[in-house]
This record gives sequence, structure tokens and C-alpha cells, in this order.
Amino acid sequence: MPKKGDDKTSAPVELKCKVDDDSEWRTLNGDQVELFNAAVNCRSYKAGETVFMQDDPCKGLYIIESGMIAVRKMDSEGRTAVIRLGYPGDSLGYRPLLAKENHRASAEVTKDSRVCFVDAKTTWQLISKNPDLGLRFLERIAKAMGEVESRFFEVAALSVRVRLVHLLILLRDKCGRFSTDGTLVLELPLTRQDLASMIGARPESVSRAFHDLKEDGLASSSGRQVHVTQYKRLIEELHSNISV
Amino acid sequence: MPKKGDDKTSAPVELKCKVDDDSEWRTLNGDQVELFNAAVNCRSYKAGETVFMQDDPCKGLYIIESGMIAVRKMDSEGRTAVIRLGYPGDSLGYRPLLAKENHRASAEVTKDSRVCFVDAKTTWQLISKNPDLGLRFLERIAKAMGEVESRFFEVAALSVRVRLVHLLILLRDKCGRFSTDGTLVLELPLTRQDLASMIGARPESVSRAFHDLKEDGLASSSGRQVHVTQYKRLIEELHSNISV
DNA sequence: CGCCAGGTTGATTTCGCTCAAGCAATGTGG
DNA sequence: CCACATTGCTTGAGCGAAATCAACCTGGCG
Repeated sequence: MPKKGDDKTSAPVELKCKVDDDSEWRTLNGDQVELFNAAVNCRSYKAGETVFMQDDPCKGLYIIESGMIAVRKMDSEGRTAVIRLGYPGDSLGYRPLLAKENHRASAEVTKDSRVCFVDAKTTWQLISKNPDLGLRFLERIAKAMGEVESRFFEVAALSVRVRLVHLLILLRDKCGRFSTDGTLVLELPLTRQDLASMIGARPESVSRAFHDLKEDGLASSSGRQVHVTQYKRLIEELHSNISV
Repeated sequence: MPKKGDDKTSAPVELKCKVDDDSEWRTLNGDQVELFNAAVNCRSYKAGETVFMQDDPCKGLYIIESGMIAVRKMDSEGRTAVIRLGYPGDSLGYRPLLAKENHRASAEVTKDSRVCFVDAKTTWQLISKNPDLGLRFLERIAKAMGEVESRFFEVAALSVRVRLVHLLILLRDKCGRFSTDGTLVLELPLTRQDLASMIGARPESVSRAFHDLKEDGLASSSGRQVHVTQYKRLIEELHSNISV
């Protein structure tokens, strides 16, 4: 009978919390996994709860096991904008942690979620024990940076309609599926308000953009459900307007 | 008489290329500095030359010793926008290097410059020999990311005038000086076109914004020289509009 | 000189924001 | 179970900021 710790090549210790296969945490070896597991603290959140608040010091980072979390930024006038959506396997709060800054945004639970917390000290310990973890963060954040820079371009140069189309296509992976007749069905996890904020627009403008898309026979929306009838043409519209 | 390599605490080997005191490269120790020096390749560029091109693979990173370099992004329609200005001590191209991506922008020499090149392989070697170098990059890029995310907010919500004011204030450190009578004199290193692209506007709108600022007695511009007569009021205008 | 790129200015248009009303879906308390 | 708030979505009217289009300066420079 195989004893615990007997096996050599296969992972002897499992990470206590579920992450993507390509997650940076996969780089941890036995000892480090144990350190991780000893420190990690998982709990459930109800929709509407707040994981962390803007301007709070960053105490560590959060790994989403299940559910969905919206990261929003608020300005002094109380206007708010969603800047990222977190899905299972994603990490939140790593930017302020690595930058040694306070949180620049709040994380708000959108669907009941299970989230694991790893304190900053442990994270830094792990990074120093296993520099590869740091490099993975480096790569990830560098990629994310490229995305943000590109989107910056976009807001300035493109119409609300095109920005909306782009967002829909980005959301496809996470909350879309193709039905049998080839139409793409998106189950948007956000209010119009939040949707609008993600592309730097007002909800009314988004409504009108949806209206126009319907008029052109590209897509129709009812509430938070969007049916993209002409996915190909939608992509084309994007490509004829976007550089990347 | 002290022999070469005699001293213990003071840096025995100098970096072959001039960097800021707080540069990430300062973390390198003797061996690593030598590796760096062996690999680094400095040369001069004339204004107008290109250091690297958008979409080219990233072969390494560039350290600006002197001069000035504009980093611009171009879209499929040929519209171009300046996304960053590089000054002596800055590094360019580290984002694509770390993200293992191609360049997402071009670097164009604006004033005659001297630039040092460190190939990717050496950079990765140095990072693995000295994880602290990686951590410094991590921190820097994480901070930069926060900045970009904040500016995202700005483009969508603020008027051209306020965005221009903000840019002027950001440029103050690099190309501004206070004259004896307290006015701030900025020597802008850019055409109106480029200036406009940095804030997501058209050159005509920037012209009009300058016109308005002059009318309000805040600043006056003649060509690329801007005189800010009421620096305090300019700052106030900013603070009453910006969240951060 | 004339040329030309960069800059300003003016006239017009357009896009998206504001404000306001109406509607549907959902919740809540009597 | 119904009257009613509440919340999110849509639509319309009006407006304003900035883009577009176009003309006209201005200052180098061959």
C-alpha cells in the first residue's frame, strides 16, 4: 500500500485551492505547496458582499474558486466603473500587492462565490523561495498591461457601438455559448450601467447601440441576454475598425 | 595605492551605461554587472531614426542614456498615438520582453540620443541570477499598470481641456522649469498632432483648448513653448476634476 | 522667392451625454 | 392577493463638446 509522500514524480501535495492548469501557482513544489496550504484561507461569499475595498491597504491576494466577482473603481464624485471581471481560477489583488500600493478598486461579489485568501507575507515568501512564481506574475501582468494600453487607444478612437461589439466578443469566452442554429447566446453578468462603464459610455448610449445592432440584424438583446445572429459580420465590423 | 577590485563595499564595477539612481539595474552585484557590461551594446541615434518597430519581435530592452524617444502606437488605418515619452535613465521595451510578446508600439528618436541595448537572453539570465531584478521590474510594471487604468477613466469622463491640463502637469518634471517670476515654462518636445494623440483628441481641439486657457489667463502657448502663468490655478482646475 | 509642414481659426455636423418620461419585472407590506 | 415602491431598461428631445472639413496663417528652407 502506497504511503503518503511515496510517489516521486506525481504531485505529492495538492494545492488546497482550485486554480487553472496554467495558473502561476502550479509552479510551486512540495514544500512551497505546504506553505501555501498552511497560509491559505478559503471562505464563501454571498452575492453583494465585498471582498476588498478601494483605498484599503492590500493585505494579500485572492483566488477565485467559484462564482464571479466584479472589480470596480470609483471616483470622487461617486461614479463607478467596472474594470475587470473575475472568474474561477483568476487571482485578484495581485497588482496592488506587487506594486506595494493600496487597492485602487473594490471587488464586489456578483454571484455567490468561494474565494481563497493568501496573505502578502506568505506570497512574498513564496516568490522568494520560488522565483519562477515571480516571473509568472511578471509575465501575466506584462500581458495585462498590453491589453489595457490597447483598450486605452480604443476608448479615444472608436465609437460606442464598436466598443460594445468588442466587449461582447471579449465576453464570449466567459459567458457565451453557440446554440445549434449558429447564433451566439451571451448571458451578460452585468447591468447596463456596469456594461456601459466598462467601455466608458452611458447606459442610454449602450441601449441605443444595442438598438442599432438589432436594426442592422447583427444582434438582439432582451435584458441581460444577447443573441448574436450574425457573429461573422460582428467580427468583421470589429476588424474593420480595430488595429490589433 | 588601491588596486582595481580592492574595495569591498563600494561598487567595484560600474554599469557600462548610465541609469537612474533608483533604476532596477542598481540591484546587480559585481558578477552580474560584468555580465551586463559584456552584453550591453550602446550606440547613438539621430533624431528621426527608429529604435524598434511595432509588431517586430522583441529582441531585448533599451536603456536611454541621453536624448529623447517617443513611443507610438499605430492602428490599421495609419492613425498614430504617442503613448509614452522616454527620457535618460528610462528603459524601453521591457513590457513586451517580459510578456514574451512582440512590440506593440514603435520607438522613434525625437532628439539625438544614445541608447544601450541588452539582449533578451542576457536579461533573463540576469533576472534568474538576481531575482531582485525581476521583482523590481514587477513592482515597476505593476505601478505603471495602475497609472494606465486610472488614465482610462480620464479619457472617457473628462473634457479635452482638463486632459490637456493634466498632461501639461505630467510633463512638468521632464521638460518644464520655473522661471524667476514664478511662471512655469514648458518646452514641449512634440507637435500638436502628437500632443493631441496623447490625450485622445484632435490637434484642432488642442489648439482651441490652449486658446481657452490663454483667455482665462492660465497659460499661453507659442509654438512648442508654453508659459503657465497661473500654475496654482491650473493645479486647482485639475484637482476639482480628477478623482485620484 | 515659392513651397510646405505645422498651426490656428471658422463653419458645420455628429456623436454621445443629460434630462426626463414611460415601462416591465420584481419585491414588499398591508 | 392587490396596491405600491423599487430597480433596470428603453426611448425621446435637446444640447454641447469635439470631430470634421476647409481656409488661411506662419516660419523655416531649398
